[in-house]
Amino acid sequence: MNEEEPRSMSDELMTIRQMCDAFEVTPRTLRFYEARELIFPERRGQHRLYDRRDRARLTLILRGKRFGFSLEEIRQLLELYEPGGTNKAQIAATIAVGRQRLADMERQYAELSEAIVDLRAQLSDAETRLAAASRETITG
Amino acid sequence: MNEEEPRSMSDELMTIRQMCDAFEVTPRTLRFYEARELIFPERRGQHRLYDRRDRARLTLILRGKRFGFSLEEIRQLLELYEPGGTNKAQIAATIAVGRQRLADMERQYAELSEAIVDLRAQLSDAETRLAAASRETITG
DNA sequence: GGCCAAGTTGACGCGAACGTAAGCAAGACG
DNA sequence: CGTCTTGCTTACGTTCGCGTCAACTTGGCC
Repeated sequence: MNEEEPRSMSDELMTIRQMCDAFEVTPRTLRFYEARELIFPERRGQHRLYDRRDRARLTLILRGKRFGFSLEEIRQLLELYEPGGTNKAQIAATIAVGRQRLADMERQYAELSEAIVDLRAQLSDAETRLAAASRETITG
Repeated sequence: MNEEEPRSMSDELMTIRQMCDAFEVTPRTLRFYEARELIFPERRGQHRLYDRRDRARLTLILRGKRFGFSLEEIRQLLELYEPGGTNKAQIAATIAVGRQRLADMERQYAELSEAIVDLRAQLSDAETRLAAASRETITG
């Protein structure tokens, strides 16, 4: 019997395979992130089961990676996205990490803006050269 | 005799050491980039000498790295920044690569913008929690 | 000539982030 | 019952971007 549990559909638990399909990662990757303590799926018996929280974290992990952060940097940042501890010192530390990442990202944002302008200019030049080369081919 | 060549000062040739100091990289890094054909310093006898062109390329290399591009991707992109070949097909290919990188960067730019907004919100929440925790410490 | 500093070429090593492969368990199915 | 699929663990392999080390040459200086 293939139980098509109606439940909340987009909510609740997913198997590792469903996760891999949804996020375009391999099982190896998910287990690796778990070993590095970036996600904490339940264990129904032997198998892993991923809930909404795990999916949210994975989304943030993949995003962080695209910005060039290491898994360790991402792990620290993830604490900011969880209620986590009510400990004062720990909250403060997490905030400090978050501010650092924010500063990194803002710098990257500004630099990216510049680089895009540069690249557009170079592309425009190259397109001009291409047009010139084409004219020479035609008329020459 | 230590020739303090007046020349153009900011112009012309630099040794590998001067390059390392200027760009905060190691000699190993510069030789590695050369082996990967990202820069092409002259060889005065045995030693390498880097000119303005090499410095410009190195600047672009380091920038590209910060955006998460591989050295190979950067190498291809660098062709766009050089007059290079007058060959029509090659110019077109270089433009295609450039457009791809530009698209990557524009996507990254947009996503970074989102991520910054998210992160700011999380930081703000955490700061609120910290303030609450502080009040409890004081009054409780 | 002797020596040091700077530079060069291999060659091997390393950490991050997985890939890959081997071997085992456990439920589903005919 | 056997087999298939899914997933698990363990462990070794791989790529990228360099670091590190050894051994050699070269030029300057006394």
